[in-house]
Amino acid sequence: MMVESASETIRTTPSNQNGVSSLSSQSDGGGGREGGSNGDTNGEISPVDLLHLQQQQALQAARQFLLQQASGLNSPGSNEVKQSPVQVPVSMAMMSPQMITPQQMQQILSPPQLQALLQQQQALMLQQVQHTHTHTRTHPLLLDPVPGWHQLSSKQLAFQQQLIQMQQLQQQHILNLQRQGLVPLQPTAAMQSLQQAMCPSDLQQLWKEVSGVPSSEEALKQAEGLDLSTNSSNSTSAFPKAASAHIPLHSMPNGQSHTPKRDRARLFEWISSFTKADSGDDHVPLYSKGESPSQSAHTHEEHASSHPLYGHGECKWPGCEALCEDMGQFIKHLNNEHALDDRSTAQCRVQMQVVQQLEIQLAKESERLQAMMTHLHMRPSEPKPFNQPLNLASSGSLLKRDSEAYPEGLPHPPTSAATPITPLRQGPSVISSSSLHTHSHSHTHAVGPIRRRNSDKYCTPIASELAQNCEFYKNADVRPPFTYASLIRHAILESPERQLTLNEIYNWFTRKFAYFRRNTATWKNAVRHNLSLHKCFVRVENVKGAVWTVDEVEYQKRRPPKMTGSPTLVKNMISGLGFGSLNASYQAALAESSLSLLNSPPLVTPTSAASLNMLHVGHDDVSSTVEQVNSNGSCSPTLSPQQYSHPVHVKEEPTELEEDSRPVSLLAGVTHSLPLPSDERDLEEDLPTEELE
DNA sequence: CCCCAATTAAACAGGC
DNA sequence: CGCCTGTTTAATTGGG
Repeated sequence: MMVESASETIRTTPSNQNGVSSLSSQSDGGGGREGGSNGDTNGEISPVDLLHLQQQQALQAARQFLLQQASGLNSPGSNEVKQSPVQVPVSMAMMSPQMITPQQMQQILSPPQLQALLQQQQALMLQQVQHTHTHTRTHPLLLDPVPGWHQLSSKQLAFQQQLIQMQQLQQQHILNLQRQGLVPLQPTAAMQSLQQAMCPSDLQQLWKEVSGVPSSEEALKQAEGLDLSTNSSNSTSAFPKAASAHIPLHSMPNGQSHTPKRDRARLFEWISSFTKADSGDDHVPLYSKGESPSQSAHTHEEHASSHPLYGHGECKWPGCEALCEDMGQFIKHLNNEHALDDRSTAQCRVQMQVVQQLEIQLAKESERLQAMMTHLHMRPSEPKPFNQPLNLASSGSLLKRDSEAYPEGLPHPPTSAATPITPLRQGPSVISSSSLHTHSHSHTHAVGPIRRRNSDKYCTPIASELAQNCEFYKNADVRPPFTYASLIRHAILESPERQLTLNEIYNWFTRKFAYFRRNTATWKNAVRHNLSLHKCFVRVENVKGAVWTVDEVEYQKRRPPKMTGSPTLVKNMISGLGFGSLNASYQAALAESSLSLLNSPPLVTPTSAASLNMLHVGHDDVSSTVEQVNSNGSCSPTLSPQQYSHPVHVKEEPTELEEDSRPVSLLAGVTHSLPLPSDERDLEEDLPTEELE
């Protein structure tokens, strides 16, 4: 372990880079863009450096985040049946927080998450770069695998001070809003990303807890437990906004004692921190009628009477449910039970998080829907993610059988339509946790990719991941969680002719992955090695030299993906399906709900099922799925839609078989396996390759 | 502990 | 000769 990491680090060093002899000449010989090798040269801070810096910080932030999740959420007395609310892989959650390394971080967080974190710090980083320009190059974060947060302290403090001031200015305003039951909801960027790891059910649990807390102290504690912004320590650099928002809770500048009054004030400050972020137009009034239909939809309060908190004869205050005969009684109840006190504030806070979580999830799912529809050749740029589900059924017939004909696809529809509430979001959201596992230790500035071959093992929709995170991999120096073989195959299949020269493959790598813009000698060697080694890659003499093609049969043949329906696998698969950031129960619910929408027969054509198959079918691999997505879009250059003329003979393509034989497998698999992990068997059965072999 | 796959490094051969 | 392309061998790592 230690040795390994050490060597990794070494490999990363510039000197080593220079040590690669044929690097310069060899790299990008085919005219690909200049690699990033110059990035680690020296002198001025380069974009690459900056990127690394950011990534480092993001990882730090993420680590902090996890740390908190592991400890913070387990607030006193909350330990019930509820398990760790932590949304990270259990294994990780179990780990000692201190042991979490950036690498692990990377495994835990999805590219989008990382990216989000990255972005959160972008502004800050830029600031720093401006002021400490010359020092940046030797910023400790670049070298220290586990850098301290204190690095940014000065800047951050300044920043935080400003925020605090702003908060205080707004306090009065917020108070008023509170009294009216209105709290503009405008989650900060940091919160949003963090919230992705919160699951509604956990929040609900907290709800109960908070509701039942009599003492303000307790309430505060609970609330703090929820606070993801920072942990107990003084490390705040990671999440500027959240951290600053958090400050008032823990340590007011002038260190005041904890009096209920103070707490309350702090709570308001905390809340206000959410509102100041942006001058949002998409504010979602917490309990009032929403202006935005789509958003108010999930808040979903019956405004039976004139009060949004009153409906069906009972108080709708979260966790209350007190019966009130009439409006008058309700008002009375409201004033008595839900007065402006610590508890109410804390509850409000929790509710905010709930809403945020839901919004985030909504955005995610909408985005996913968008991508799916795009892929399935429905109106590509349909900007109305929210009210669309039903269209699926009708347009299902449009589906073509191109589960493998791919280069058609959604480039990675990400940001487009569906993300009203997530300013941050950029990259697609999906990223299965499993895929991250494979990122392994290498990561960011650790140049040398490290052995990680999970990609093929976890039968996750990595392909779709790559597709959806196309942009991410393109820009972030993160090692893609795919094997070389997978990548090569994908590259080849993605090409119009389904064949590429070695050099073209190289170019594809560098074009698609920032990671492969560095230490070219290494991975190019690996590429060549893989081409030669694997029988699935067939060299074909061409007029102009030789090209490489893929023997699909051979490819499918190799290493049968035995997914031994382990819980983890199922979990991964689930997460791969896009419910990654939700806990099991919520995932189940979500899946069910979404499935109900999809269940209409028309949609379940063999084709669509097939295309969906990749989601649960073993062979993660980029290829099998990726093609569908990013291929043409912004990511890939040229592609011919569904002309898939296999240069190589393709006998019984496993996938095809499956397509026909198990059209509904996905749906079935999901529905079953979600609630009961025991049903993994279903999934296993669906593995095409297995049956064939 | 063994087996296997992935990765990495490196030697080597041919061709241009 | 140097570089590129391929092929091989071997070592390492890590999961099953």
